[in-house]
Amino acid sequence: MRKINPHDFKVARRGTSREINRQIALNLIRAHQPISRADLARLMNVRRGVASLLVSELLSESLIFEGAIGESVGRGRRPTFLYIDSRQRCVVGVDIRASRTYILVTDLLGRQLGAVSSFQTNRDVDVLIQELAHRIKQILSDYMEVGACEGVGVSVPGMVDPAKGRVVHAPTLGWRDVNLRDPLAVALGIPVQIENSGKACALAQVWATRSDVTGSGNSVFVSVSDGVGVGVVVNGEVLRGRHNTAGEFGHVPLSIDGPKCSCGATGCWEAYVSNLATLSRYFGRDLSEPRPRDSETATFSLEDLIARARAGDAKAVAVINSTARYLGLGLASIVNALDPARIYIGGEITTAWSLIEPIVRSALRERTLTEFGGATEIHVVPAEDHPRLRGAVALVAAPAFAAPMVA
Amino acid sequence: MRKINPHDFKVARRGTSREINRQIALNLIRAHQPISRADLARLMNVRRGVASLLVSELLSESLIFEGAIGESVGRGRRPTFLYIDSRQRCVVGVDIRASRTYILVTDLLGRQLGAVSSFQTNRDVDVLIQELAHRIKQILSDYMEVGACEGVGVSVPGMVDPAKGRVVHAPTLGWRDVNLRDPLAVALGIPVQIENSGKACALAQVWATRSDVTGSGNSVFVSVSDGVGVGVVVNGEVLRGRHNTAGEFGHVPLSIDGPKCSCGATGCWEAYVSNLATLSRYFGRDLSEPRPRDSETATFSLEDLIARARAGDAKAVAVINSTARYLGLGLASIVNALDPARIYIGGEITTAWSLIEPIVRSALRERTLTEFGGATEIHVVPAEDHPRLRGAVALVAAPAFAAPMVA
DNA sequence: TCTAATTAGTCTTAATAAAGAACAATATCG
DNA sequence: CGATATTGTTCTTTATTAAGACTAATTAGA
Repeated sequence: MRKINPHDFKVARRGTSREINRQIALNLIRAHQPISRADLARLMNVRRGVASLLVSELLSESLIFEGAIGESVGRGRRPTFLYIDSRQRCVVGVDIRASRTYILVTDLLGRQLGAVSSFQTNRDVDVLIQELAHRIKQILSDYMEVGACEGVGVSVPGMVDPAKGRVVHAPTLGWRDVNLRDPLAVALGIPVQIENSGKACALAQVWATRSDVTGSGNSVFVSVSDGVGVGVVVNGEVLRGRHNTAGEFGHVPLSIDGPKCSCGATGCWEAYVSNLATLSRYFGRDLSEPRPRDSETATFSLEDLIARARAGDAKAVAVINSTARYLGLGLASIVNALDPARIYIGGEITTAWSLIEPIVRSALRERTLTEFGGATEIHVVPAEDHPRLRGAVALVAAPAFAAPMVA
Repeated sequence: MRKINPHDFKVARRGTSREINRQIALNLIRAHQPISRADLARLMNVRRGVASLLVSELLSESLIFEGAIGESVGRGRRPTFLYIDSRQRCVVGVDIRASRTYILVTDLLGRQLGAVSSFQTNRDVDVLIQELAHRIKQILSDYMEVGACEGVGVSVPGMVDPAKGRVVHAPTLGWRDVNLRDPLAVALGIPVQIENSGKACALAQVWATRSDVTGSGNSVFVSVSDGVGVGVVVNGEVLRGRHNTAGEFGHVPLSIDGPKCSCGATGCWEAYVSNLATLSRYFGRDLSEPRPRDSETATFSLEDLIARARAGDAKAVAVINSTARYLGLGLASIVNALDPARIYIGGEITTAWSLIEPIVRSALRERTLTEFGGATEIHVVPAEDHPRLRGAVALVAAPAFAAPMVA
């Protein structure tokens, strides 16, 4: 039961019905391709005539194309299959992280077109934009004309205002109120969209083409790395909040008297489960201390710690187990607050999922109110899926498929 | 950018545009009544002819009626004013609480028709249903024929499945998987809707007619009493979650090593700020101890404590101040998680708002990530507004005004 | 008092949508 | 080969918005 906002509504015009059904048809083709007009009509529960009309409109806009004539199963005329048209079109996803920046080229459905490339992130925005523009142009020229690129999506670890195209605050990069979108768009001559990395990850799951991920109208993506980023999806839409800061579960406390967090507060979930927090526990360091420069601990990563745990290092096992417990306790807060249908979780710690899963699950059960809540589906998203990059791609590729705004 | 769910969508039919515009017109009349057809057309940005057609449809369904001829401001024909038709129609709201049960009769816009009545809650469901049915019938007969009642909405302190009409678990009432809706509907011969009290409070704000409350597409209602109930509103819709348990911020921890909570866990926000928690701190009792039966502490309420604080009792002041601080710290979790445009807060503690506001606000600032978040609007909803009762009423009165489901 | 201007509401016509039916082309099966 | 089933197109019917003409009511001002 949604209320119509009497100060901001959209009346239905002559073309509104058509627009709605057009988008439904497009989404069904996306989800079921290859598909015939007749099957489309059956799925939509409309007459074939209507489906034909919608299809011809989509064809004329080159959003879809007619492929080979299919084999007829029973008797009767053989169907002509329809496909989303991604020929000579591509999308670039960029994932800016504190240490490195990653680039991926995909088609309009987010299917990978080449290998992921990366380079060291230069924290000077202007330099980074120039380097990005240069590398993207080069990569695009390998695949097709640069003009065939529909746009570039960028995932940024920090607070982003996508409407204005600005990075409001990105602590790990030292950026504050930086215009990232427009200079990059000018340098490339292609539209650019930017988004917070947690929300980008959530987007990636919403718009994933694999059928087993779709249908999750309410879900949450938890990304554990240097910090903890969370993207919340409600009714198939990423929750943005009044000031673009929704989803900061990383700074919801486990214990307000807990360890100091990079945000200035104490006891944030992030201060217990981030990679830095886990490593600090292993080295018996305080999280607030500057990271020592000595050779061993400076380069020692969470993967190294997990390797030691697998090799039998008792202290490593204990540290990882406690991270797992804190992880579950924090997930419980998410379940209590939002009761999502599914939680996606990504980050280095998930490479140890087989070790930590029972601990995470039992901690989750410990603090959730109901049996159902404790049993909330948890899906691990491996790093190889590149959720941030795929979310960045969705920023550009998805709007063509989005539901029209109505009422 | 919302994704169309390819497994659950609604295609636009012939009547869909009309349905959308009809609901918009109805909502505008609700928001701006009295209003003329011509003004309606101007607000909707359609020709007067279209508005007239929509209006005549609404008239024929008796959803609205033509009232007096208005005064014309300049020259020209005088307008006929349109109003939501609530003549000979009413709605009953019921608020079941652990100690007492409250009843309120309103019109379709939630305008109070009589005084709030109440009686002691009998925890035996069957007995309570019979008593409720009896009292509602009696109250209705005072105003008009019982048949003119559109329905009864019930707010329940606990986990509710509105679709099935069942109370899944209500600890303070000792109910578990109780069918409340159907027996009451049978006993009354009127449709009944039930909802969790936190979500009901949020509903009340969403559907409030006062123009200064509307327009808050994203908001949160925090109700502090025996427990802490939270209702979350996203895009003008109450967030329900996969298992109807979304919004349980009361059991998000401040400190996992904190005081024992009634839910079995430790350190929940509720265990710091509920009325019981505050009183327990005052009496130096443990929250988990059974409440003593001795005359003084058994009947001593939060209002009494606030009165003592206002009278200068230093201990009372200290206890209330610490509750205020914990309140702000917990609100910070809500702001970090959801970044709502506005927070509504209700409960006995708000009678001391002038005392505690600065403390709540500074605690909120302390743990929010941004200046904006720390400045999130907080609106106190006084007990006299009866948010639970008004939310219960909205369960019945609002569906006629809800946005149609589309795409 | 009469006239012109202005507003409200109705009615007619055109454009565009879905709903439905009919039909041609094509394939399978007996 | 003929009956039957399926795909895709086309045409008619019905419903709805859009644009504008028209009528009625009302007021300001000559």
